[in-house]
Amino acid sequence: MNLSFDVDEFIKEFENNCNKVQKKTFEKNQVITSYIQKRNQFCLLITGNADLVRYDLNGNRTIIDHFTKNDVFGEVFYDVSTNNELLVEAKSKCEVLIYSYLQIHYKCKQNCKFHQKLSEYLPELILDKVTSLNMRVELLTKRSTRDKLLGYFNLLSTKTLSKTFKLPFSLTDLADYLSVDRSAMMRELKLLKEENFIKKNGKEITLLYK
Amino acid sequence: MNLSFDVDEFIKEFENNCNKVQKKTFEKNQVITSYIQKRNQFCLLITGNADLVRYDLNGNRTIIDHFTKNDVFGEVFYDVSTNNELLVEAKSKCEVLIYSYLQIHYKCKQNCKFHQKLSEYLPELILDKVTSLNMRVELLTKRSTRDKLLGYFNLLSTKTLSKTFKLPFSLTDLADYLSVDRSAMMRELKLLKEENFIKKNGKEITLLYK
DNA sequence: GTTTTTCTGTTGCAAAAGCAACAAACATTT
DNA sequence: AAATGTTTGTTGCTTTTGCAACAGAAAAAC
Repeated sequence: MNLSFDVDEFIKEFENNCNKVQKKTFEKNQVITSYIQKRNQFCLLITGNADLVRYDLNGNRTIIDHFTKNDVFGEVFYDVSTNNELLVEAKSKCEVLIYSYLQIHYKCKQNCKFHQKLSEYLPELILDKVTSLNMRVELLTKRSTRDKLLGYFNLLSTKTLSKTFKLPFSLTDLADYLSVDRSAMMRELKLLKEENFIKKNGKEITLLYK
Repeated sequence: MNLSFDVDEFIKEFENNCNKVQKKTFEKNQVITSYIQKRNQFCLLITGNADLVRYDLNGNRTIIDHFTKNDVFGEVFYDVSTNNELLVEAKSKCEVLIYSYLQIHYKCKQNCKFHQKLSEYLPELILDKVTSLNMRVELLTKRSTRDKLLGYFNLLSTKTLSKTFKLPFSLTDLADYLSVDRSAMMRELKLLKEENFIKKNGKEITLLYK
């Protein structure tokens, strides 16, 4: 996340009460929204973190996306014509702004500042999403569990500018995120430790190479 | 691709010669661009089709993305801090508009219509990209080669509103796109045929289920 | 229209990943 | 502080995937 504007300032504008936008609060494990065709909902996560998950027919859960502060989500970003149900689940207490994408460029009666800024910042917010999705594809196209893990670790290391960092996921969730079997991933983590590629202490990882 | 505006009309405006934009032509197999950090190039494919590919250290090629008419690409969409080289390769003769994303909102001296429209249509073009990327993630997170194939076929079937459709890729490229081994994919295709899930005639596939 | 290159289809074998199951460590709830 | 639920770590076994290699078909280049 490297936005050019101050999102907190931006959110504050909302206090002027734009009538096209709803602000809602969700508790951990609550479903924030499920994707429904043609509704064109558009959401901005203000605080907390949440996952976009899919449960397929075999009961496999996949974390399609992981959202944190300032992330945008909603069915505008998705072609919901696929079979499987998509849910956004709160992983902690979350505050969310919700509005309809179709209305985004209509000015509200009050011609409120918030709404104005929203239009202005929108491209940047969406571009940011594209970047993170591309990153995700980059990871998912790696051929082996090992490469996925190392790719993900590199990413976190680059992000934090440090060889030591904390996983933002539980290991169970990380497996779902990388779309690999958890036990296979644990096995690989063990090998990476044994071969001195990484050091691991709970969720703290240290890269030992390069 | 379900854009609300007529892209061809839009491109025609370019004839007025916006001085911030370059139009270039590439022959099949030429490299259209390689992603370079901080350049913020932004491209629009007018005709032809091209792939965004990554070659990793083991020589594996992955098709990260596949572009056709009206698709946008370039390093604006990518955090180019990863190790591997990213190239956009023309798969057929291609016409491409190239400009810098940083300049996109600056009006050119002539205040040209093209540039104006570009700003206007940009969010939609990018949103379209998000949708297709999400689709890609959806496919890549499928657990098995079989599920990836069926997922992709479903997609094409939905797109064409028909149970019979033609693959837009060679099978070799399809394997790279789904990020699986080609021979393993061929094996799976054979099984799908034998188990009467699909009929296959060259690149023409017919779904036999549902 | 012949040559060269790329693509398709196949296979045996090796390696990797998935599945199932369980115990121990941690968290959360009551 | 007990009880319940969740996450971590591990392993044996099975299935799937990847690798390497090759021949024939198709497409592209000359």
